[in-house]
Amino acid sequence: MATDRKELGSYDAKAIEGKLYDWWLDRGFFIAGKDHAKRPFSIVMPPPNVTGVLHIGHALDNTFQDLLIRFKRMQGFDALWVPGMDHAGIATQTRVEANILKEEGVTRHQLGREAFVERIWQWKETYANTIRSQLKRLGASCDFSRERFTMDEGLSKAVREVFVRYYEEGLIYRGSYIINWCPRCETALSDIEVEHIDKKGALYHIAYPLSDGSGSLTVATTRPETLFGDVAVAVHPEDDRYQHLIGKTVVLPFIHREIPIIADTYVEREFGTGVVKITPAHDPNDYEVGMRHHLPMINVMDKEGKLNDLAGSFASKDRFEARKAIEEQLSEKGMLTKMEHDHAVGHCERCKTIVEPWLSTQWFVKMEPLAKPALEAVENEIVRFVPNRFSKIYGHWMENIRDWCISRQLWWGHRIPAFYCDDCHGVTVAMEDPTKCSHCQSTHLHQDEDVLDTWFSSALWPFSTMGWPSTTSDYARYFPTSVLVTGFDIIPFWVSRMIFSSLYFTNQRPFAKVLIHGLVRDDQGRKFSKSLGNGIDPMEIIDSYSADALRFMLVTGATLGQDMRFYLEKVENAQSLVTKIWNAARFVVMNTQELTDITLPDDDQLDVADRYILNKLYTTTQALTEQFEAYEFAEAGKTIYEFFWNDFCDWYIELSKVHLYGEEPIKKEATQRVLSYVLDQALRLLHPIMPFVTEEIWQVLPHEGETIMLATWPAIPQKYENEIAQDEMYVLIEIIRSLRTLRHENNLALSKPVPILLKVQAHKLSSVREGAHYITRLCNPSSLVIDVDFEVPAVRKVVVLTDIEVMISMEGMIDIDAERDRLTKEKETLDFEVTRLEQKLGNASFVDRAPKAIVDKEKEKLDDYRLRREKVLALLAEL
RNA sequence: GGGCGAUUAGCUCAGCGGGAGAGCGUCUGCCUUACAAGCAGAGGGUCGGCGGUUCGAAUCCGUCAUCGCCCA
Repeated sequence: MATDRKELGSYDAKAIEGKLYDWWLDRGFFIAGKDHAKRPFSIVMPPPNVTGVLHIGHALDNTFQDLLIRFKRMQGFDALWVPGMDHAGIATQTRVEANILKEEGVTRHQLGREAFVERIWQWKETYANTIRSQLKRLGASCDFSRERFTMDEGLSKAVREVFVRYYEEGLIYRGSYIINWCPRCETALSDIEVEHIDKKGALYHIAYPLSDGSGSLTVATTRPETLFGDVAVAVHPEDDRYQHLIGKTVVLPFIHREIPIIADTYVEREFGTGVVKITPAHDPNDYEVGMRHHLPMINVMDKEGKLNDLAGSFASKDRFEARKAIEEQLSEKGMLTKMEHDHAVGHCERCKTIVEPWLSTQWFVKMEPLAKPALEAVENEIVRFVPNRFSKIYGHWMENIRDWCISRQLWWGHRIPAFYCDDCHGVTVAMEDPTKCSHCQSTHLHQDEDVLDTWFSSALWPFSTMGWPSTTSDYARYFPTSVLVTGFDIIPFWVSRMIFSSLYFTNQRPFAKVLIHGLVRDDQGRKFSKSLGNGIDPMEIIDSYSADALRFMLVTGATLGQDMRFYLEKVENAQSLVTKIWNAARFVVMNTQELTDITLPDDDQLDVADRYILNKLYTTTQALTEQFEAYEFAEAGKTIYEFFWNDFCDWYIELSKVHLYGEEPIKKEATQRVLSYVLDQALRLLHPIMPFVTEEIWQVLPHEGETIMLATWPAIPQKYENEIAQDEMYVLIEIIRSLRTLRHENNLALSKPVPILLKVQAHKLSSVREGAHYITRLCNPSSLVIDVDFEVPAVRKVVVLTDIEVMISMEGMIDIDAERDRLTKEKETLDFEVTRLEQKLGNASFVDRAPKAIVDKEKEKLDDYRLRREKVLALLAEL
């Protein structure tokens, strides 16, 4: 994108960002693997759901990844960032189902499985395009030539391989167990897809008559509608109130089934009446009790959550209607009392319907053998979480893990590769669709109707995207991946499953590091949600400001792992930085027209300001590189912000004008070279965060190579590290600031020349004199005296610095009272500091036990404050 | 009930053993030839409370309080 343009107009982010991105894409800069001499660095993008569009959380996640990828690419790595999307089983099916019902008035059942799935593929194409274009708007430098979808042929093959191998090795089984059922989605869910929400509910006390007619036993339950499935009532074995009843039977209301009274330590004596009903088919805890006591399991609901024929007159009533009806009828008979009771109720994570614990036949992955190595991998730091505290969350989850229910009663997803024999009822699981039963050779087979949990395929993402189970060159080169970036909310769903899947199938970790970031919240700290309508479209932010500004805001918004609040003013602030950089670049470009290359002048041509800014560039590069390596992105953003705004713009550019507008051509050229060099290097430092504005400017500067994207990461020669120059410059800066303060306090506008006098101790004299031209440039003196001693004007304003008194002569215009007030205040500050340090240094244990360097520093400070106080006292005495 | 996080300037957040920081907001001056989306200057905090460790604590430990998240 060579451009002859030698001046920069106003910055039109919208036009420039689009143009640059298209050019990058066109030139294939994002495509990895062009130079195998380079070391690989790889990231797989957490695949967004193809259900919808990217939200601000995706923008955050992808900004971090792009930052890392661009940083590593500039550092000379062969950086691969694999993009892709997830088919998101339930979510997508639900949305498309709702959509066709709304648009065409047909249900999926009316349409039929094949046609319905075809519709979802169309939907997927539409949204995949949207997501792709959104990633581009964001500036994501991912390798689209390697884009993957969880239902691609290759990834489906990986899924099948995994299913078959787990099955053959006894880690996948099918059976009838209690699972979480969503009656609206009509599918099983895994434990973690259930969201527990505290609800105001009721505790019902129901009297169950004893079979022998000797009275009744009152059970406490939150779910009276399941009583038709009761197979026992339980009490605590040591509960004196009920011990005599153990072994007797009670009669269920309405259906008059006789059930035993059993003893189990699971019962909490203090809860309710201390008697609970046992409904193994509709409560996970009761299921455990049922197993322990070999009780029957009676399922009293259908897949829609309606009571079935076993519920007598309540059959075909919805579970909540049934509850109400039961409550009414039992109350009338005096068999029920109701009291308020808060409890956690499981909801479908997707549709928020209350889930039904339900007995059904499903497929499961046996977790224990898989969890153990996955736990050890993190304990032994084979996989490291950043921040580290998330390893605990992971560990806690892994230790308490239960078998993973992987079958879903959906149409959209990977169909379970299990085939049932109509003759011998055996199951055949194979890589290729079987033509005959592996048990009896019958050809009457039918495939399982269900599909696999979406996360079953996502769990393979880091290696399935690389071509596994084939041993492709990408797999060999880029797997295991370097870093995974994701939010803490999907550690159980995804991160942990990738870890155990990868360890089991590849014998390698899926990634070395897991960077965990927080959530983006609204300005009141609330989560974004559709129901609140507080969502923020990142594309609108990019339209109104720029992708650079959004990215900078997201990067600096919070420390890693911490939630952040979204404030427009933060984006505005970031946009100011974009504008600031643009304007600084305009200045540099405008004033360095003659340069055809960027090289630094010889050392002896460097003025103190040049040495100072080069030192700052050196230290900033060191700090920023370390911060990027340590994933301290927010700090890194601040580092580069301060360098650009404070050091480069506020000081160096202003100081550079001395020589740019001066009469010495050699000095002028030296300054031009430093300006260009520093800008060039600083743009590179900022590029991973703000790719667009940095590229646009870089193209206008003299440069080698096509793009800043592939420019080498700054490594400033160590000879430019120069603390002396920095200290000298700080002295000059202090002098200039003092003069500004004096002017401001005394209402002396900068446009009005004033006599300036600097009384400087001998050891600082030459360096202050060397900086005289800067003081002249920035402080508008009518005369400037710099010396160790001289006759001071009778009327003057003074600021006392270390070894320096900064004065403005005020002959004939001073306000004595105001000056006395100011100096008195100054004296009080110095008194306070002197006393504080005297006490500190008078403390023997401090002097003895603190490091010598610290003690010496404190002594120096004390001497300095004492000297300055003397000066101030002398000035006060003069008034 | 268990675990984790937060509590620092009016607001949003850094800092996490050696003199309290940034951005925004506030106040006061400036249209100074890169930038008024800017420049210069100023004010503003017993770092949630209480104990402890240390020569020294916003920073480490304990405890309490408030808010939030996760798990049961």
